[in-house]
Amino acid sequence: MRTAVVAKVKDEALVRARRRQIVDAAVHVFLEKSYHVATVGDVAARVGISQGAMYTYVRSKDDILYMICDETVDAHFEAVERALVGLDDPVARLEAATRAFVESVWATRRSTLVVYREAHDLLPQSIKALLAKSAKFTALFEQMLIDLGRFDATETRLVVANIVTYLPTVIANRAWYVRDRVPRERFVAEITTFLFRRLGLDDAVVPLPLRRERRGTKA
Amino acid sequence: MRTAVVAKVKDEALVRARRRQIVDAAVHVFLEKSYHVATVGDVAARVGISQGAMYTYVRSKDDILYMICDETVDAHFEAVERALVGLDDPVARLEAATRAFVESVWATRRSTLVVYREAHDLLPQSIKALLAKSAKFTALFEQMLIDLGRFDATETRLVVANIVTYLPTVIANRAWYVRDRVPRERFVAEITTFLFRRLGLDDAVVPLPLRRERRGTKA
Amino acid sequence: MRTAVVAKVKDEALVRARRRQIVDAAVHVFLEKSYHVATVGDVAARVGISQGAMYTYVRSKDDILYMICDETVDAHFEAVERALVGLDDPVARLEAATRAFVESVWATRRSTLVVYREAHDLLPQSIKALLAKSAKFTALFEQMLIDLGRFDATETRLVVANIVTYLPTVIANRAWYVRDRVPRERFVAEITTFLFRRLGLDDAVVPLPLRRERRGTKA
Amino acid sequence: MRTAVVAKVKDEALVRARRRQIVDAAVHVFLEKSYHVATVGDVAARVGISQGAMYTYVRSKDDILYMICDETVDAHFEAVERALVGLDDPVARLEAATRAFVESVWATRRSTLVVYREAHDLLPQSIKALLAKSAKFTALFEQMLIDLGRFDATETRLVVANIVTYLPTVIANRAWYVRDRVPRERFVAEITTFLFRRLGLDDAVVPLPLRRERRGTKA
DNA sequence: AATGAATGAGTGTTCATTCAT
DNA sequence: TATGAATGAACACTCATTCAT
Repeated sequence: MRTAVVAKVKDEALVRARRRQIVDAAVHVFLEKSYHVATVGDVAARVGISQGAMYTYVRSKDDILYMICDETVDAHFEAVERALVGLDDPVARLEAATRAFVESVWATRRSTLVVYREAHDLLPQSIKALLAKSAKFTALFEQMLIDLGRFDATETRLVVANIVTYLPTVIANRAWYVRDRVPRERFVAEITTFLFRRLGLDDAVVPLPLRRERRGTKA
Repeated sequence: MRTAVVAKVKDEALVRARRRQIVDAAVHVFLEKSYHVATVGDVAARVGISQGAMYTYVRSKDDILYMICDETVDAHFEAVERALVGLDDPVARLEAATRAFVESVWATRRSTLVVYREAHDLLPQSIKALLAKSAKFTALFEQMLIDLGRFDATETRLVVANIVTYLPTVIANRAWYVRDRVPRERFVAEITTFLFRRLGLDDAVVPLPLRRERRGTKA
Repeated sequence: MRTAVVAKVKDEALVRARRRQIVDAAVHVFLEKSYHVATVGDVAARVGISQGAMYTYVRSKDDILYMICDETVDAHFEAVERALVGLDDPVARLEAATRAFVESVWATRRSTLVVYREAHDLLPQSIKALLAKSAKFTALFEQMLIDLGRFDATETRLVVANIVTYLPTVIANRAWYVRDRVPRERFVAEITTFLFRRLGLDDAVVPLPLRRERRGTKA
Repeated sequence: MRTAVVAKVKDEALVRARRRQIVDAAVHVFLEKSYHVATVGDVAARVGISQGAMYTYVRSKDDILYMICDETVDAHFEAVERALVGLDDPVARLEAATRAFVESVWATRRSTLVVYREAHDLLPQSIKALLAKSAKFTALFEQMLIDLGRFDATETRLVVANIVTYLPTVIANRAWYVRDRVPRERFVAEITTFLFRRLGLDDAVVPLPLRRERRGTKA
């Protein structure tokens, strides 16, 4: 099993700070060049430390990518869990979770893009560790759909796959292509709406998006 | 500007045949490992020729990836053009084009996946050449949307981005994840429907998807 | 278990020739600098090929050292086996084997020295493979001593350890220090004599060494 | 010429104490891994100080190894000189010196082993300094052999080489292989005996070893 | 047209050594 | 004195590419 990323230095605060810098720098660099084209030196240079110093905070290049992935997946998980606190109604729970997820993906759209582009190239053991983590995330949504009582087993699995797998891909890619020319609220609303429409739940919860209104005026 | 991929040898038929083999082998290899992890030797081995012989048909590793991308984009373009022959009604044209595109992406789902995963790693000049080509494709859809007269400029751009960019991503990725467990017809129908629903055109053209029916039985 | 050293190229004769060159060059280089100080490039330079080409014939730097050790141990084993052909008398067998071993160590004194200096630094799996091989060699001598019927079990083990372990060390080191200022015959005779004297067999087989004679004239 | 190992700090007692620790730790570490495989950090860790603090007491990794060698050679020299005090008879002197040397090698068998395994890897100037020191040791024995009047010049050189060079190798290696399963007295007696037998002096001084007796019972 | 041996530039990683605190 | 974070030079190894045959 993959062990956690461990540092050689003691100063906990420094380690946290440096890792913050490393992850940020790496996201930037891995978006510019890709993971394999980028050099450990590229990342170090962007952090402003020597190549050798990198290895005080990570054990390998794989560790750098793993840290990005790990942190991103954690962010999504925590966002969703926070959103569920105090909610009981199945529909309300699914809506809150989905919206929180979409918001989280938007907030981390750059690192999420790296995850979806490069995670394939993690070492096998890192992939395993990551999948184990995202399995819990998947299970969370699965349970919500079961509680909803609208879908059979196969259907549930497909829907969850959609939410967990393509939704972030689409958001991250789209955010990438439209850059910041679309305001966050509209972006999030749009994605959520479509998802719920796909689930056949739009009649219940989701406010109409801008587009529908415009269509309405045309009809 | 990037020049076309040129071979060292004369025998046109042989060149075509070998390139067919190379592209097919490379798609397989680049899906298994990623572009940067796979070696030219891996591809050559799968073709059944020597590493040296590869360079009789391509000038570089970049050429191999470029050939995959080029061929895939061409296939989509030609499929759409073929579908438009003899159609005049804007809605009919858009529907035909979209359906043809979806079918083409499905048919080339493996190479399309490679394109969307790896095209980032092409050399700058190759990326430029590819973008120039897909710009024409994009323009084609843009014109169809303008002819439709339902969207303003910004909206048009977003919609086209949707169609051209994530639609193939979603299809290719999804096809990858569900492998071949979902029949082509259902898959294509589903995607097309969602796309049209997104465009606000579903009332006009697209038949209801299976899922909605199934949900009906549950209600 | 350690696999044999395998080459990437097909031409058997070339592989054999290159390996001959590599082993010879490496013995030279590893005697001049030590294994860890010497560079793969140093060895390659002495062979007259590029650093990259080395890896067509070996998989790792460890392979180079292993080849030296392997070949040297084989040489000793074969020399001893050849010497035993057709001999039945236990004393004659032990004498022939010992003399052959000493001659073999002398003949390979440079590579033997490398073995005794550097084998510690082989990878664990290489060490294991080597020990497995030399265990057979040890067993051969063990059997000869048992057949002799003069020593008990403990004694046998110690004597064999002496022969197999220190004898080559002493010869190789001594050959190194006296370089080539002592003729081979005298050298071999001297070592063999001492060994047999140690075994208490000198009265039976071994001719008096030069030194004893000279001492006689002095007394 | 190599300068002595100098420390950065003043407190003489502390320097001596630390160096004692460093040498002891280094002997342990260099026996476990070899000199080049072991890191300065390994040694520091065993001493219980930081890597940086090491450089308060030594100037380089080479210094550490040099200190081991230097100290070991000194120990042997002093042991032999002490043993010679008050002795005049040539045979008695040689016997006392040899026995003292063997005892000293036994007492320092671990560091002696390091010397014989790793001294090759000292920096050239360190090797030179060490050879200069051992030359005096060699000269001491040479003079004793000359005083003995039994060997000519060549013979003398060979015998001295034997005593000074392989004797410690054999002892240290053998002590290593048999670990501590053979009592010191027997070990020392045995080695000394063989050495004297080699010198043709056994009739004069050395008691028969245990082995010969045991063999006698078998005959 | 094909082979496959050879090249050499480039990468991840380690570690002896330094130096601000 | 001691610490430990930082450095940078060095090395094993890989692989796209070339070229003699």
